Amino acid sequence: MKTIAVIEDDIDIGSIIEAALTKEHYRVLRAYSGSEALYLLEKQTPDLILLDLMLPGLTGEELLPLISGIPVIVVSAKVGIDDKVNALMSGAADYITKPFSVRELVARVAVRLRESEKDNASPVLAYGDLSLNTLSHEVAVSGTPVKLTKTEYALLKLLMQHPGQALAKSAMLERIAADTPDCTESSLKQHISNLRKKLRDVSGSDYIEAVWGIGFTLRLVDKEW
Amino acid sequence: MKTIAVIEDDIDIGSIIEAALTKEHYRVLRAYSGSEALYLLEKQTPDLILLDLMLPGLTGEELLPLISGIPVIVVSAKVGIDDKVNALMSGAADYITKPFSVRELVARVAVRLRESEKDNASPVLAYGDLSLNTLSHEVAVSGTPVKLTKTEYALLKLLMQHPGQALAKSAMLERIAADTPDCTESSLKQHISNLRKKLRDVSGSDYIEAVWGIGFTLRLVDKEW
DNA sequence: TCGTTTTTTTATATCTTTATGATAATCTGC
DNA sequence: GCAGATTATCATAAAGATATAAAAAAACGA
Repeated sequence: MKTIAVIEDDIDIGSIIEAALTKEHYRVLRAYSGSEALYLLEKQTPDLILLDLMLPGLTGEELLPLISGIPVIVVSAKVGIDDKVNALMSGAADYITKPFSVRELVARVAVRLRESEKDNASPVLAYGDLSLNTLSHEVAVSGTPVKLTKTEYALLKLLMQHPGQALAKSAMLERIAADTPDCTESSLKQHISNLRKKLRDVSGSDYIEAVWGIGFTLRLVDKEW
Repeated sequence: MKTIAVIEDDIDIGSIIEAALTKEHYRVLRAYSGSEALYLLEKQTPDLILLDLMLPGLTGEELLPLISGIPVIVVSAKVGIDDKVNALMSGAADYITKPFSVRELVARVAVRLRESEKDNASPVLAYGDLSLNTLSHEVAVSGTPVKLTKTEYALLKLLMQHPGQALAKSAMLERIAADTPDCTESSLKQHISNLRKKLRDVSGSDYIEAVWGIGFTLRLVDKEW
């Protein structure tokens, strides 16, 4: 569950935002002034900050440079292009002008949260019991290492980068072409088969599912001994 | 060319808005009451809706939650902060209070239209209990997954992209030709039949309705056990 | 070069999907 | 209601995809 700090002196607007975010199952922290925000951020580390620029005491502009490591979305009534540029230059992740639509706000919050997750991207992809380390090229199923060939590794990595997404065979061929330039659709099937077998030998479950007429997808399926 | 629905009972105000939007080369649809609006939205899918809150019959407040997938700008004489909060919370994209300047209205319309174009990148189409994920190719009826063939999937996707709109058989054939080049009008009927059966088996309702002499349309119908 | 590993090709069994024709049900205009 | 046309469903055969195994070809390291 993600925590979002709402720094806004207008109680009405702050409440709108809080209600909307709560509805989306975020945890919301409120602060009504710059100094209060500073105090809050010493105690807590939210995943994202919504910051009004016009605050009593310490203003948002002054506060913004003090925040680091947490994405900040600036919410402001100021409309000048300069304000926007300044905010983004000072490290804001995004900028929303009042009046804003709640839906838009929620959408942007979701986007920025997702982005920040990716930034922290560790070199290891995980999906279900699968883990794949892009640095060491190690693959393991619930801890047990699995030896894969280069093509198998490329395929699994591609699938794990788009979990649950249906990947067309042609698209897969293109995207592993760097590793195996002369892999055809029929040999691809063979590799998928081999990959499946290796994973199945260790885990019992089938991870790679065929999407009829399209290609393949990575999906969690109940074990079916 | 974008279509905008103006839902406003005051004929003078509605005409002013229509004139301004027409001048900007939008296509304008008018409705003068909530129920009329509902009827209109069954037949047509505008790109944006301008909604007056004080309508005879079904009020704007009641209508607003029923609209989904189309940005709504609420136009109202009400000025209380609560009205604004309620409107935005119910999914309105923006809020304009009367009296408004025509220039401002046009500007906001343009902004929200631009936004909605970007937002519409959502990978999941929804209609009633139906949901279709264009990335994973998954289709579900109120959460229950349904397995569709490639052609069935293509057809349902097409219908869901134009909900409530009558699609000619010839038009449908053209637009799924990429997937199934040699599908004829008679086999199309077969696919529709199969698709209907699969959806009916899960939900009990019939989503796809025949439009006599034309083709088919997606429509919510009461279950009829 | 030899033996091993990996990749591609070939072959085959199985399953799914699609197209089609026949039949039943439904709709429209009269 | 009736006749003609349209639409819905069923059954089935043909076409198309997939999964696996086994063999041939290519790549690689010692």
